[in-house]
Parts: sequence; structure tokens; C-alpha cells
Amino acid sequence: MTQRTSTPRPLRRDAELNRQRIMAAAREVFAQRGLDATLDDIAHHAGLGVGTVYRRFPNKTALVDALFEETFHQLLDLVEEAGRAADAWAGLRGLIVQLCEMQVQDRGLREVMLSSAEGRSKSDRMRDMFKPTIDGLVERAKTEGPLRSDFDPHDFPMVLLMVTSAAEYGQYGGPDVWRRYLTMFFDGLCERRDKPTPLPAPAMCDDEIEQAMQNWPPTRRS
Amino acid sequence: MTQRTSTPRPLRRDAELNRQRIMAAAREVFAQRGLDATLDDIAHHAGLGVGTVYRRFPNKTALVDALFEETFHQLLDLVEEAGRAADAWAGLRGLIVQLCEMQVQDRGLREVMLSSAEGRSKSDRMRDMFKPTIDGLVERAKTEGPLRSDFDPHDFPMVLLMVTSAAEYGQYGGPDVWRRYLTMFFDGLCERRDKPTPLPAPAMCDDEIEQAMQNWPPTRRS
DNA sequence: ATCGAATTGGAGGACTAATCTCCGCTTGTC
DNA sequence: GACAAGCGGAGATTAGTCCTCCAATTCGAT
Repeated sequence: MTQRTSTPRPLRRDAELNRQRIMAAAREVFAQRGLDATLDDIAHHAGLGVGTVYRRFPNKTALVDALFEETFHQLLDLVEEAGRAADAWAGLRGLIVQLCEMQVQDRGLREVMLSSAEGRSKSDRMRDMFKPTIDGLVERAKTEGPLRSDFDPHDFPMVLLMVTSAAEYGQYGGPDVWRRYLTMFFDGLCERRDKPTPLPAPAMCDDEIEQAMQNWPPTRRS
Repeated sequence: MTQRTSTPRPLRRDAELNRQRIMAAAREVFAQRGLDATLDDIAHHAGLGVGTVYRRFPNKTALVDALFEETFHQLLDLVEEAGRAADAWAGLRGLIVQLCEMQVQDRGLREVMLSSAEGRSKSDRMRDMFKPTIDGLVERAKTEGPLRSDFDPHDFPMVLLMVTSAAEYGQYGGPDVWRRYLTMFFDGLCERRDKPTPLPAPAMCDDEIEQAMQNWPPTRRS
């Protein structure tokens, strides 16, 4: 018996500090540029050499996993809180808005949530934990609220996908353009409706659209 | 004076045939795999060597331009026909559906339309020609039809973007999943509404979502 | 203070992949 | 049958990423 697996020996003080620097840098860089950012980029951003990063994390996937571990808990809290909302329709909408906000602010998070290529087991487990809560919320929003009866809980991720796509493409129109389309979509999710919900953001102008077209597809480089 | 620009000497018969083979192959390959398909792929698909392709088209962009030239005319016809619709709201919806259909069937076309990186001047001109017709259609759909009054013609491309994103992500649920979300969105575009429009396609099931996640982001390789 | 173990930096090896060129050989045309 | 036009596809070129390696440095227990 050499060493218990649960006691992998503490890091030297400076090493621990650098570990945290790496995590912080990774969080920033992945959020801005997506998961295709290189570990070289992250290391440089942290003011360290690549070698240091590779000593701490065997490869990029390990870093991504470590990084989004805590975000997942945050996500789960959000979902469960929404599940307890008195007004299920408001809770459901609020949840979608919050999830979109997080994904818009963090391109890496969006990529992790849309793909199971990275952090495979993570996002599987995540979905399993979300499922019952979302199913319940959807059900309640139909009986107690105005949610259209043919909405399926499986539509949930698709709504996020569409809105975050709009957010990515529409970013040059400002950070809130996506809310315009989410509002329209919510109006489409009502069983019936007397008047449109006021739109929270203006449409993009010609120049902004032009700019969006010029920067699409989103660069996966520094 | 050597040669008039308009008479660039006819191609030898076999060369002309190969040119057409290249165009046909390019159409297929770009439609299936998007504009990131390599010219090597296309050449091979056409049963020719790469050199042959490069003799005919100085580079990939030239091929893309040549290829989508005619598609643009087709697009313009569609738009103008929609503009003449008696029922403006039906015309607008029909136009969106048709444009989505085309982009869903042709990944390359979607990329050309979303980006001005390729075929820059093309898509600029295209937008200019679309604009008046779409503006008119939107205006009419508001006064004569149920289109919500805060809809802006600039929202038009964003609708296409969102729905085609859903189509790409949702393709494992079948070729029509996107129509489900477009229907919901149209319901959101109505000023008021008594009941939801029946959805034309079921939601994806868990397995299909799983599959979508595994193949995202869409591969840009053979 | 000392010394050995832990840690660091970042050049560079090993890949992968895409675009486009070159030129010996083939084919069409007159 | 001559010869210009065309062809194929190996490979030069460029780019970009992941990850390794090891001399030099730093930490901290003694």
C-alpha cells in the first residue's frame, strides 16, 4: 500500500496558485472564444508556459471537465429553483432566459451544453437530472398557465439552440438582440394570446447585419 | 487588341464536359457537406484529378461563385413571386418556408447566404434586390394580415437563421423537425391568436437528441 | 543556509489538413 | 499524325494544433 487514492498529496503552494490562474484564464478564454481556444492561448493568458498547463491537466478535455464541473451545479440549482416556482409559466420562461444568458456570456458553456463530444458523461448526467424537473414544469405550465398543449419537454433544448444561435449571429446588434427573438418565440408558445408582448430590443440595422455576415461563421481562432 | 473579353475561346469538347461534371459534383458535395468541402473531394467525386478543377477555376471561391450564380436568380424569382401574393401573410410565410427548404437541402447555400465572406458582392446585391419586396410584403402583412406590428423586415434573416440552425441540429429527428419550430415561431409573429397552429412534426426523442449532440458541431470534413 | 524534489517555460517534434502548382503523359481536333 | 489543349495526382507550401522534453528555477523541509 503506497498511498490512498483519496490523498493524492497536496500541491506545492506556487503550483496550487498557478493551477488557479490556469482555471481562471481558461474560464475567460473559453467564454470569449469557445472551446477551440488552444491551451497555448490559455497558458499565455494566464502568464504561464504551456508546459505548466500540461503538467496539471493531461489534456484539454480534462481542463474543460474540471472547469465546467461547478458550472453544472450552478445550472442544476437554477433548474430546481425554477421547478419550485409558484407560476410555472413564469418559472419556465425565467429558466430559459437564465440559461440563454449564461450561454450567451459563455461561448464555451454553450458548446459544452450542445455537444456531448466534450464532457460526455457530464452532459448525459446533467440531462437526466434536468429531465424530471423540466417535465414537471412544462406539465404545470400547460394546466396552470398558457403554455400550448402540444409543447413537448424535448422542445426545450431546441429553444435554447435557436435563441443562442440568434445571439451569436446577432451579437453585433448588441448584447440583447436575442431577447427580441426569444420574446417572439414565447408568444408562439402561448395557447392563445390577445396582443403581442412588447419586444425588449430593436432589430439589427443593415450595417449590423452586414457585420454579422462578415464574421460568420464564428472564428475558432485567436 | 488580342481578343475581346466576351469571346474567351470555346473549350475543347471533353474539357467542357468535365467542367460540367465539376459543377455537378460541386453542387452535390457542397450541398451535403457545406462549403468547407475540399476541392480534392469535389474533384474525386467528379471522377477527375484536382489539377483539372484548378485549371478551370482559379480557386474555390470562383467555383462557389459560379455555382451559386444561378441559385441566386432562382431565389430572386421566389422572392418576387411571394411579393405578388394576394394574401401577404401567406406569401411571407410561404417565402420563409421555401427559403428554409432550400437552405436545409443545401448546406452550402445556407453558408453562402449567412456569410458575405464568400461571394461577397453577390450576397450584397442579393440583399439589395430582396429588400424592397420584403419590406412591402411585411408592410402588407401587417395591415392586411395578422403580422404583429413590431415585426421589422430586418428580422427576416434572423428567422431564417434560427430555423435553419434548428434544422441542422435537429436533422437526426428527421428532415422536417424544423417545421415544428417554424410553426411555433409563426404563431409568435401573429398580432393575436385564438389557438395554436397544429405542429407539422413531432419533437425529437431522447435518442435523437443524443445523436444530435454527438454530431455537433457539424463536421467540416469528409 | 542547503539541497533535493517539484515546478516551470517555451522551443520544437509530430501530426493533420488544406490549397494550389508542376510537369510528364494522354487525348481531341484539324 | 502533329501538336495544342487537357489531364492526373504527387507533393510543395502553408498553417495550425497538441503535447513533450529538459535545462533552469524555485520551494520549503531540515
